[in-house]
Amino acid sequence: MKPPKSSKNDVFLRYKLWLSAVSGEGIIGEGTHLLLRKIEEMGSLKASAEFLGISYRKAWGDIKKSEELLGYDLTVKRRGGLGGGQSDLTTKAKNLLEAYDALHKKMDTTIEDAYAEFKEKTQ
Amino acid sequence: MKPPKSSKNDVFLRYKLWLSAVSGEGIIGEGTHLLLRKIEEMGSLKASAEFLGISYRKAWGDIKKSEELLGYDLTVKRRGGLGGGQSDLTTKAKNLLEAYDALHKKMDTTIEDAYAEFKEKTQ
DNA sequence: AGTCGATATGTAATCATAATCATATCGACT
DNA sequence: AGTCGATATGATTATGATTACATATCGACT
Repeated sequence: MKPPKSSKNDVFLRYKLWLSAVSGEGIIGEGTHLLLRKIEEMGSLKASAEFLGISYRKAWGDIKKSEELLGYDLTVKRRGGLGGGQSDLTTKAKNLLEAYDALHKKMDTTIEDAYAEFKEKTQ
Repeated sequence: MKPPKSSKNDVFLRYKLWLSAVSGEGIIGEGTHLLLRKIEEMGSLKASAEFLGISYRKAWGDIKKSEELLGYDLTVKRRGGLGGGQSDLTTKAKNLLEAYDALHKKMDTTIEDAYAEFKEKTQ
């Protein structure tokens, strides 16, 4: 075996949480969550995608897929006019994000609480 | 928007949990976890990879990477001899899997407990 | 009526990941 | 000594995801 790239103490726990359809398809994960939050803040899909460093094409496709799988809209989109157009969140989207955040917080707490025990068990 | 592929009630929560290095590289996730458990059960990396439907090449590479990042061995490998060779888990690997399972269980409980509330919030 | 910039969406190119292929090594057992 | 089957590992190919490119649409404001 080659020499270790890092000490075992550099190990930590990470997780991803997402909303899924029965089909197994992911509906909303961390990426779309951040994207929606930025849309809420900036009022623009394009600006949000740029901020997050992903292509507009992907950002747009992600949201479209989410909306199709959920069966309701997450964003209100307007094109043309002032500034070329805008995107904003629907109330349902805001509720969803809030619920997602709350759950995330609980999961974070669970992991934090268990981390010391985990490290001890694995030395 | 096209008609929904599924009702909103078909939505549920999923998560992934993994051990990570500070670099962000994943050390052990669900895949390697299952692989190691199968090795423990079957005594063979090849058989485990086949059982899980992944290539031996990938399975071998995954374990090698895990071991390099952790800085210690997860498996004891023997080649040649009876049956061509065998792989077994080290004690450290067993401890790690046990800790991983315990944490998983806690996360499962957290999600289950929060699920009803989540659905209610999102209707 | 024309401009501007974001939304909308198809298609082609690129990149990362995994599978496939190919080959070597090892050692208990015949 | 030769066989067999798993471990070991490089090289190539295939697959899927993401980006890049290209182009159309829309509408408030000049």
